[in-house]
Amino acid sequence: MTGTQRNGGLWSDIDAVCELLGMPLGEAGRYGRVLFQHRSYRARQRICSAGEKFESLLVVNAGFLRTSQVDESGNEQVLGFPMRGDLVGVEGICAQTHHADTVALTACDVVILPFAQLRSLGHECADLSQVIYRAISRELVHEQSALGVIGTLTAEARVAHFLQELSGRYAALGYSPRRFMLHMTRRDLGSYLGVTLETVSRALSTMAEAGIIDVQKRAIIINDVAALAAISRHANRAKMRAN
Amino acid sequence: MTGTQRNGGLWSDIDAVCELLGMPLGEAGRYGRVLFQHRSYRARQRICSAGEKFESLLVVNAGFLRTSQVDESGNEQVLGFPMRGDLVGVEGICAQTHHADTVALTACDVVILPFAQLRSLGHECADLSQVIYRAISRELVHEQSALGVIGTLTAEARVAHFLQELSGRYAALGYSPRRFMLHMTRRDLGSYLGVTLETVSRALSTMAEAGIIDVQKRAIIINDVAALAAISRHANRAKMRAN
DNA sequence: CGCCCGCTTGAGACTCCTCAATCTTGGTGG
DNA sequence: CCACCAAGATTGAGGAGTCTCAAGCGGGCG
Repeated sequence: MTGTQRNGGLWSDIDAVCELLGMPLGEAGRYGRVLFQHRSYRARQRICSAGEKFESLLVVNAGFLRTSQVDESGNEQVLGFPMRGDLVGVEGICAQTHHADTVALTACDVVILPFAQLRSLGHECADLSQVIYRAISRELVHEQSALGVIGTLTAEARVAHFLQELSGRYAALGYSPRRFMLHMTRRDLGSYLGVTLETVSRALSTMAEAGIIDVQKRAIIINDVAALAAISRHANRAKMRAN
Repeated sequence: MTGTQRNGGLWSDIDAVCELLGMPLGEAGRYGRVLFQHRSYRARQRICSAGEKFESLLVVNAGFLRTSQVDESGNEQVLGFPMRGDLVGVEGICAQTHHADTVALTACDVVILPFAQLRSLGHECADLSQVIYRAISRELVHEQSALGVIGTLTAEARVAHFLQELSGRYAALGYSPRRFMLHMTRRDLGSYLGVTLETVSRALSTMAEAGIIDVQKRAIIINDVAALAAISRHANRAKMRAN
């Protein structure tokens, strides 16, 4: 667990935060005196709402979150499921106002990075500002990947792709890539993937029927990685461009 | 047209670039000595390819572009249609490698911002670094909006929404929001919206039939803004969350 | 203990995709 | 100069995939 005890709560220095982001600074200790406070949330607790003034970025230290936005006609779109190492709140920088809702799916612990403070630190350390830019860019890349999934794949392929990606994220954190939990409802997953909750349920059932995965509520076991990968490539529309 | 003649090509100072991004610095002239080179492209020319080393961000000064990515199984997904004032290439910061292809849909002119240079300028000027962060964040917000469109709306609503947004972008640049050109093919638009080119064509025909718009190839005239807005709200799935 | 919420499964309907034909337009070469 | 061809766009018919509506089942929380 990242962070050190102080004043009855967890705090992390900038080196620990970069480490958490997967982008270690290398010059450890140089900025060790600046500490960032952690904050903990219980499951189902709201962390941030659209319309609030933007002040801080968050880095997830532990637990699982869900970010979503609601458009002008009331349709909800789930944007992502941040977990340990993910940066949250970048959408707020643009207009100094949050555009998305963030809630805790499980008990979780996040590091609060007041953005003004982060920027001033970045002015002093080129490596740090590089880490910030890269972390923000990574969020954009992830969104673009999600666009590709939702825009080109069949419903079952979207679900398979999601399982693959989640498996990889767990593996990167040192957990089993074969046995893991979905911490979101079928409805949330459906919203994220652009399908209905029934379609998600059916896709999982179909793959379980074929023996590719085991599904016990939100517990997933992947039996056949290759078959899952094959399904996740099933394109719907959007053939290749002719060059 | 932004930029000043020098050495036979256009160059812009940092103030002009921020102005172009719609985020004026205010302290004009302070960094006027640093100039950024423009580059021009002809229609259908490739500006940047996935896999290339990332070195510079681009800001579009004139013309129309298309960015897209190709996933591991060869499916193409159009990510956006940058035009004047838009920032291009942010996805490259993350891994120092471009993830997307960028091509010119029309003749165009872009400002080249070598990212290392931009960062070092940002270290000297807090306002400038803020502009960079905001511009990058704005790209993320735009991607998220696209996710919402593709994830929740019917095919016709997606097309209507696209026309609305394009209309707004033209208006912001001082052009007519009622009469404008689509510079992309139906196939490109379909890929961007997650539908087939035939569906795009049918959606345009249906709205033209209803008198809401006029369509002459890629020339669009919007007759009934309110009706267009009404159609763009037609949700497919994804009802409101119960709180 | 009971109730609500989440999940599964089924049947029917509808949107959108697929395949195909036609038309226009712009570019190329005889 | 015109025939020819390729690429983009439109339109139609049919079918596949996914949504909608509905019922039933379990489990966690009050």
